[in-house]
Amino acid sequence: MKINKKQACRIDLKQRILTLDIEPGTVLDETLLSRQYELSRTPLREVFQRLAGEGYLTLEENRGAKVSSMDIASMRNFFQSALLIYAAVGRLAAENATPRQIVALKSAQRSFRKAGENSDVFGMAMFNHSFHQIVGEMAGNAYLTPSLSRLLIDHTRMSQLFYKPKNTQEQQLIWTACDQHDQIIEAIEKREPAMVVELTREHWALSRDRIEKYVRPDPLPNDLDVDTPESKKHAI
Amino acid sequence: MKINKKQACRIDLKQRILTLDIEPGTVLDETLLSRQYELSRTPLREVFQRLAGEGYLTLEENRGAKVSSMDIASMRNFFQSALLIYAAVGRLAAENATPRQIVALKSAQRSFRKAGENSDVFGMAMFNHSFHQIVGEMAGNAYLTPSLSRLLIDHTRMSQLFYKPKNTQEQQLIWTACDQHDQIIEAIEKREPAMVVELTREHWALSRDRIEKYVRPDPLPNDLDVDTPESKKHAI
DNA sequence: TTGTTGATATTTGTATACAATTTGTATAAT
DNA sequence: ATTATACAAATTGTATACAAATATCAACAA
Repeated sequence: MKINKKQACRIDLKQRILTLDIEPGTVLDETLLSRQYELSRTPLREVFQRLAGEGYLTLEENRGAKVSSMDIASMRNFFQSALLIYAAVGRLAAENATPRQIVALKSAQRSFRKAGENSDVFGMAMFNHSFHQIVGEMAGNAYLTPSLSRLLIDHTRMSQLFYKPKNTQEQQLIWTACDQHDQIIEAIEKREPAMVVELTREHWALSRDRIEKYVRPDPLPNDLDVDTPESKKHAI
Repeated sequence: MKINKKQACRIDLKQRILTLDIEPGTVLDETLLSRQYELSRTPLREVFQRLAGEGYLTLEENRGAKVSSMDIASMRNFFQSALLIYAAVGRLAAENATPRQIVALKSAQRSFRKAGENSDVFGMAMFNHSFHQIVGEMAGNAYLTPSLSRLLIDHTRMSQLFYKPKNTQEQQLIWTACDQHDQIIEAIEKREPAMVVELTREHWALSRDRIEKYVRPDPLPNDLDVDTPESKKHAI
């Protein structure tokens, strides 16, 4: 029962970053964390290096580890490249998935749906992450997974924001996403790469629209014409 | 002039891996290397973790660091995904390259051509690596560069094998590759993404053909019909 | 020969002390 | 009041000693 503290630390830090428990841009305190995880600084720093390699952190000489930030530039890059990678990975997953992996994918999907039913935002984000990570494993292409992993880190962090259903319409979109997962599983099982690509495209479009909707919501009612005095209308 | 030993170690190890000075699959000896680089094991291990994150090494619990291997499976994956990434990165490079980066790219290309003129195989491989790495920086997309980097690691290692020109025809192909670099630079400078994609496609085709030619060379002359005695012909 | 066991050597992992660097703060000079 | 400078505190980086795990190999049994 002596489970590796270092590995536990790595997994927990990942989760805390993905769930925004540790926010983007946060500088990590070696001393504090080494006490929290009951590790000395040496192995903790090795964990940092590794997480940096996976894109969770960025390291700067003599300046500690920082959780990778999510600024405008990275959002732009994210939208620019996500579909390319997701589609390619989806295609390969359909070609190469093993029965064992399909079992794992179904399991993740069951957990995802259950989290959706319980309006468990964290659970949804994390199991959605697992789902797409498993699809990545199915593709089994070591040249594509690094990009996929980085996309998923930020995709999952964004999910934290927009998986909170604000109304029944948004709840409906979550069910749609969930159904798309089921369809993707089915297409992978049937070994239909083209179908998986098409479903992945749709799945991405839905996710993308949700994020855009969050970033640029419906404007508040514009009653300027009523409230603004004439003087202001002609000002400047 | 007190240049960081750790950083020097990281750069040198990368180079030794890329030039096949340390062969794929080699297990690295912490004690030996820490003496060679005049570092204690602690920072050396951090270098390992980082290089593992970048795809140069793979780490196994309680079993040291191994240089990433190049087996049949990875070759297949390489050919499957290289063009996708190279083309996407090329397109973005044309859109986003800064003047400073173009200067750096031209410098790498000059060094590459010079190495070619001197039949300097290492130089060619390394400056070709630099060239494409700079194109990656031009793209400036943190979600694509991880995959590009991994592709370049193995592409460069393969180059070590096939950049040795065996005859004038093969030498000619090197000049073609060199000219393609020039054309790519020109297209990037002119901000013509579609042109860069097309040139990248041609550049990749050339490289791919060279590798295939190396893996599956022209068969030796088949003179079995002449040499084989009648007895053997009818054996079994 | 093949395989198992256990002692020993080697290698890998961790804690801690210390060195180097950066950050913060108080005081002096302009 | 603002900038410089010097010193103190905190943080990051490295070396080393020790602990844990794994590999090696000889002795012995099947």
